[in-house]
Order: sequence, then C-alpha cells, then structure tokens
Amino acid sequence: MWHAGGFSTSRRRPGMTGVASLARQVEQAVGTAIGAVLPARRDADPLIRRSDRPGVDVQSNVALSLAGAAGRPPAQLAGQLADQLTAAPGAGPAAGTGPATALPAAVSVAGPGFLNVTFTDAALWGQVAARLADDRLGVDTPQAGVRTVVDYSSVNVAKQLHVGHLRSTVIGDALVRVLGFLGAEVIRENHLGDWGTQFGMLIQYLVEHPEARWQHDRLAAGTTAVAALDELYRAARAAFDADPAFAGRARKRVVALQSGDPDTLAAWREIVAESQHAFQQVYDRLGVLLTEADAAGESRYNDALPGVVDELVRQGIAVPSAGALCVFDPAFTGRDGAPVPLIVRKSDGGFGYAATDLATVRDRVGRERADRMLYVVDARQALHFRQVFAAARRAGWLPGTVDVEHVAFGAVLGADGRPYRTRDGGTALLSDLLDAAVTSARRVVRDKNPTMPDADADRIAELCGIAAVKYADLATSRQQDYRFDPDRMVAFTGNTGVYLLYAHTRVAAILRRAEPATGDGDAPPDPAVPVAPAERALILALDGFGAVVTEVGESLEPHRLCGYLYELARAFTAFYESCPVLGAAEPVRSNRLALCRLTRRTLAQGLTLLGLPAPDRL
RNA sequence: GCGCCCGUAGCUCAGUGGAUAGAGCAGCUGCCUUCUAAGCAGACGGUCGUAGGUUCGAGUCCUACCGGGCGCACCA
Repeated sequence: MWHAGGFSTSRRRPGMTGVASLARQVEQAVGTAIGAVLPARRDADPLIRRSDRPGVDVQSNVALSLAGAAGRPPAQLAGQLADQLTAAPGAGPAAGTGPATALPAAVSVAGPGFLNVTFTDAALWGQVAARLADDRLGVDTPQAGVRTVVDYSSVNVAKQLHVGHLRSTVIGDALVRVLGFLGAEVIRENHLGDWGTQFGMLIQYLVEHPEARWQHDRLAAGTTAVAALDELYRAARAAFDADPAFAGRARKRVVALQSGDPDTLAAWREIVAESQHAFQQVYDRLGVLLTEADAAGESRYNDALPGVVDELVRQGIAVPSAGALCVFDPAFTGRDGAPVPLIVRKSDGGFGYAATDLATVRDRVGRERADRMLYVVDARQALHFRQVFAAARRAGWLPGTVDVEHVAFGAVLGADGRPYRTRDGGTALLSDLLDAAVTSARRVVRDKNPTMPDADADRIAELCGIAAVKYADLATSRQQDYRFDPDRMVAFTGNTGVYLLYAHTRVAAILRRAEPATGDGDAPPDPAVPVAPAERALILALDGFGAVVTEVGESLEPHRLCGYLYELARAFTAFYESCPVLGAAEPVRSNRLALCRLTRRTLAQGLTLLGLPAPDRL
C-alpha cells in the first residue's frame, strides 16, 4: 500500500513544492548516485520501495536492474552507489558530528544487491516538524490550474435513487475532493436524465389526474416527490399500454413538450425542480458536495443537438444507415464483424444519447475550457464512451491536449453474485440501504453507550452508518464488480469506515486531555529524542500521505487512499497500544503529542478527501 | 464470434517487476482498576485458475487455454 512514487512531473509547476518525503529524498539521492556511477543510466528509476526487513525503512532495487547493463555484479554496483551516498561533499567521515552520509540515514548493501536505507531518528522528527508547520501537511499541488470537469451521479428525474447510483456519486465526490486538494479547478456536473419522451407520458397522466399528490409540500413525511412520481410513472406506463386513447394523448404531449408548449414546459419544470429537491436531500445525507447548481442535465444540451449532428454530417463523419444517422469507426466491430454504429440520430428523428454526450464534450472543451474531463459512469458503457471520444476527436471537438477519461466502475452485486436486489427481487433503493446501515449502527451505539441521550445516539448512528456505506463502496478497486452484503458492511469491525473514524476519536481524545494542560500545543518535536518502533512506523506512514493523494489524482482510484488511511490508522493504533502519551515524561511526551497532532490532521484530511466525517467522539 | 473486465486463504478483498504474498470476516487462544475494547496480541489458514514465455528475479509483463461477468443498431 505504499510506494515512493506518484512523482509525475507532467503537471508539476516550479515553485509549488511541498515537503519532500524521506522516500523522495532517497530517490533523488540515489538518482544522483546513479549519475555518478553510471552516467549513461542517469535517468534510471531508482526503484525505491518500502522495505519489509526489520530495521530497514526503504530500499533501492536499482543495482539489481542495472547490473547487466553495467557489466558488474549487482552487489558491487550497490556498494558503489552506497559509497556515493555516503561520500557527499563536505560530509566526510572526519567532518565531525552526525553520520557521514548525504542522506540523514544509514545505507548498507544486503543480499544480492539491495541498497537498504535506515533514517536517523532526527530525520524522522524533522519530517514531523516540517509537515506540522504546513497547513497542507506538506502536500504539493501538482494539479494546480488544471480545469477538470467531473461528470458524476447522473440520476434520473422522477425516479428514486437506487444502489446503482451510489458508486458514481461517492466515487465522483471523492475524486472531486482529491483533485481540488491537489490544486485542480474542479467543475462538478450532474448529468441529470431530465429529458425524453417518457416525460410526455408522465405529464399527460398528471394532467388527467390532478388529484394525485406528489409535490413535496403535499406529501406526508417519510416519502418524497420522486417516490410519488416513480409510482405515477408506472401508472402512466400501464395506462399507455392498456388504453390506446391515452397513448395517443401522451404522444401529443411529447410533441408539445418538445415544441416548447408553455403549460407543458411548466409541468416539466416542476417535475425537475421537485426531483432535484428530493435528490438534494439524499446528497446532503450522503455528505457529498453536489448541489442543485451542479445540475447539467440532458435538457441543457437539447438545443445544441441539431448543430452537433449537422456538423458531423457536414464533415462526412455521420452517415445515413437504416434511416438513422450513425458514425462508423472500423476500430469498433460487433457480432457480425461489421463496425458498430454510434447512433447520433435515430430513425424516428429523435436524438440518441450519443448526440447528447458529443454535445457535452464539445461544450466542455469549447465553452468551459476543460483541460481534463472525467466521466464517472459504470463500466458497461465503456464501448459507448470510446466511440463518443473517438467521434469527438474526428470532429475536432477533442484536441489532443485535453485528457478525457471514462472512470469506469463495476456493478454492485449482492451476496449471491447477482445484481443487487431486494429480497422480493425489486430494485434496491439507496435510501433503504442507508436506513438499514443507520439502524444497524444505532444498535451498536446503544450497545456501547447505554446511557447516551437519544439525540446523540441518533446523530452518531447516522454518521457511522453513512460512513460505513461510503467507505465500503470506495475501498474496493474501482473496475471490479463490487459484491456486498449489507450485514457485513454495517458490522463496524475491521477494515471499515468506522475503524478510521474510531482511530480519529482516539487521537482526538488524547489531544483533548493534553492541550489545556500544556498550553504549548504547537511545540515542534525535539529531534534528539529516540524514536520507538511504533513511532517509526507511524512517522513513515504519515510521511507518505502526499504521495498517495498525488497518485489518486492520477490513477483516479480512491481505494488506494482508503488502503493508505487504513494502514495509517493501524499504525496509529499500534502506537496507541505501545506508546503512552499523557503519562510519558518530557521530552518524550511532547514529541508524542506532536505525533498525535500530525496523525489527527492527516487522518482528518484523508477522511475529508474521501467525503467522510472526522468526529472527535463516537 | 469480437471487445473490455475479472480469477490471490473457507468468505470478502488489497498487493506499483524485488528478499519470507498481506488485511478483514468467520472459527480458535488470550488481553478492559490504564490516553474510548467499535480496540489489541497470538495461533490457524495459499500449487496466486492452467500451461508456456520474457527477466538476475513474475501474483504483477507477454502468449495460449480454462472458468466467470459485461458489452456489441436506434433505452441511457
């Protein structure tokens, strides 16, 4: 769960450097040493990795990889590199105090040619001090100025959110937060499904049934406009199928909607507004950043669709086929070996979603000046997006300077490995899943704190239940289908969101008790204090925060941050078990408090980036 | 048929070409007069789907096969 890397320089700006991690310092030092020993390979990756050997912090494997090219045994090469590292200018063995090495570390050769590095205790405390002194914990802003559009959540108006919407919403939210922290100019867009022929049918049904209650201020507590609309839509669908006369009126209503009939549009707007109101309640409950202002629905691009299609036809990219207008690309073939069409206009004259997606690409590049566009959409649409991006490139709407990515994620499966359903086989509603998690959390809270006031228990149960659901979703690798069992997810033991929250409350408890007594909460650690093993592991973990966040900004895989934070929380817990803080004598006590302050801030920052809360008490 | 994703402990999953493949859950043995036990320690548990190949070194890269999921013309 750890590496020295994430040092891509593609977007790094000069002068925007954070605190270099010790691993990074070793990487640079070994790189310099390679230049001295093997000038032809001066650009070789120093291959810095965390070491699993006792007493060793990091290792370089570069001697093993370069031995062949160097024409000498790897151990000999490693020895030469070690000599370079320990023979820095002006720091010879006779120079006096401290180790005679350019790095604040001991360097040795081991095994067939591993270069083992062990940092000095003073260097470790130095990293703690440097990160504590920076309000960004020493994390760089490698994405500074990168205008990034993140398209996520993408829920459908007049329908309830189901568990399938969870991943896009939660993963998208985490990416928005991570990229923003790394300096990107993030534009959130919720590509609402707010347009289509189905609304004509629904509106006609509502017109014919004015007694139906669905607006939020006419509904009983505990239900929502989208729940009501969902039901009314099913009724409308049934009427459409059973009653030809209604079907005819519904079709007329579709035409009225598309041609901008004022009364029909007003009805449509009310449906959209009521739906957004209901969605916002769920977003607020989930604690994601989306607001109604982030809505960028299909309807917004409606007027642009004819122009998009005309331009494709004019450029000869879209051609007629079976009555439709399609883009063919020999790179995408189907069952019969023939190219798979990207249908931009259907044979009935309506525009397909491909046209809408092309319009968004053109708009985001042209008007919003995006440098990077992310589509957090389930993996089944992979072919569709590849086709859309390819067509957009051909049309000149997607220059090579713009990075576009389909951030695909796997399906949500139940414990049986089949798409997640309720017990009776229906689609599982997101709000039901959240309720189940919170109910389960309430039981645990009550069990742990029998005397806690109800209001506090409710608040903590809500916080833990939601956090458990979100963490479970974020913690598994994105592309893979994601199997879960709500019972397991809300167990709150082991690698769960609650473990991270709990670790935070433990460190917060120490600081709460300590700070008033000492009054000097910002004192830097004393570098002369020996570092205990659990402290060493914790400091090294803390020092790696920036690398992980940077990596997530590039790989777009929040589960790496989850894994990191879990390791950090475990390192803190080990420290908590073996290193008493409040009862320790000075100067150990102050140093441990500094470590607690940095741990608390790092955990809190990491939790925030995942969209999870960092409470002081559970 | 073609394409994409995936096969790692009984279950759910991490694992970035490096030394002895790791967690959690379940089960087993212990630990609360101590900064919160939603925790910790220990033991148990593996032919990393199979077979080749590349490499000093492969769970990781390549090829083939086996098994599973998804996608492939007007739903989005």
